[in-house]
Amino acid sequence: MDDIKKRLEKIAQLKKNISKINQAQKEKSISIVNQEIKIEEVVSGNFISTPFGDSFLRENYFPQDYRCGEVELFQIFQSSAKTISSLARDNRLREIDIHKTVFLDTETTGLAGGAGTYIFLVGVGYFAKDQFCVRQYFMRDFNEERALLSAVNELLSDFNTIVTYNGKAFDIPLIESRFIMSGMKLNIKNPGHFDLLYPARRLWKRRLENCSLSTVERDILGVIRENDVPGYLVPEIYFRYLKTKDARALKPVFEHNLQDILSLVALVSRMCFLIEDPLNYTKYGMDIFSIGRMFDEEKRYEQCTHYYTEALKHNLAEEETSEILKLASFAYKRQGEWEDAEKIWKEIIERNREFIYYPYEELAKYYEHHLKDYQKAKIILEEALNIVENIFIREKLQYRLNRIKGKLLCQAPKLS
DNA sequence: AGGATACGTGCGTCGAGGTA
DNA sequence: TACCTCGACGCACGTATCCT
Repeated sequence: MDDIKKRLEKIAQLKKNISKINQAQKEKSISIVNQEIKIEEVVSGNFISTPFGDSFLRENYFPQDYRCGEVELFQIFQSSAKTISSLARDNRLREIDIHKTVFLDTETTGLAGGAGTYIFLVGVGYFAKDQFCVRQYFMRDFNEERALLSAVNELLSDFNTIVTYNGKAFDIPLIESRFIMSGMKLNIKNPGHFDLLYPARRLWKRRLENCSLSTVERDILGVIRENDVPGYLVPEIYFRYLKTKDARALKPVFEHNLQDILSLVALVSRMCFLIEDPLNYTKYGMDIFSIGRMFDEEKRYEQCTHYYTEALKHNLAEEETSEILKLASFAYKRQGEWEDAEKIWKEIIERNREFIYYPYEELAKYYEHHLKDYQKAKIILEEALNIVENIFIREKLQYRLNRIKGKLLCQAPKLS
């Protein structure tokens, strides 16, 4: 019995020891996971003092010949304010001064907007003498938000124009709401705002798979990012940092934000060059067409038809050619270049196997109202009626044809 | 996932010019 | 004089698309 008792005591003792070892190992592994690694150990920067406490700031400087993909940052100074304001569709930007312009991008805790989304990193780029400077303000925890906003606010007060990518819908409303939530006032009042997303769409949506900054950056600027963090992971990385206090995973977020800002600068230059000298800055027919469309919308029809014609010299898909021919014909019509318009409407009819109504209608209008050649109008309408089956279109054609026939009757020499 | 924005489309209105 | 036709413009609405 004693033997059994002794053995049981020994087993209990062994179990206690195993449990102690397990506990020690557990604590050791937790201490490894939760080892605090501060942001200043991972990202070189300093703490700046604000009325609301300290804020972490990283600064980077880029020399005059620094390239972002294929574009030198300082080429932006060759961009004309007129082109920028035209791209932005904002006349206020006719006065843009690049030295008074900030390039801004934020990293946040999500997309949701409203009170629940915080900005934890604000990147701001600007030209300072012969260098381009990027400042990145970082919030180590939610209680540093006012310090971050205060530091950003102080910098922004030196500028009057902001450049962003989708900032009209995302960054700026979020910044404004964070200032309101913090009971603070933004120093920069009613700035000029050049949001590059919209001109990028106008220029490249026909050619690129999408117009996200990363796609435009890769396909237009030739920027290749290594070890980039996809945007959707950014909130998760920040929340993990808050939990573990290990800042290592934040380094790529700083790099991502920095690259976004450099790309904004390069993109402004690239867009301006493209608009000012399209044939030298793109080999793509659809880019040239898009530029033609921009002139079309500005009612600058001479340039518009010039670029439509240039675009048509490229090897394009059938539906792309059709779209360009259609817009070119209407641009000629608005210029009063009727013969060019007529030529295109005829070409469209010849090219398309399926019936398209508008070139027949336009030709009929041209012959009836402009040339007053009712016979020609009659022929084109009858030609259309011979092909088309759609009842609604037939009714419209027939109505027009009846009127023409009436006019022909009036013209006919009266028999006495 | 939430919100802002631009764009395309359809419809109504208006003025100019032409016609019965 | 009344009506028709066209083109330009503005408005409303639905849709697609970016940001993290």
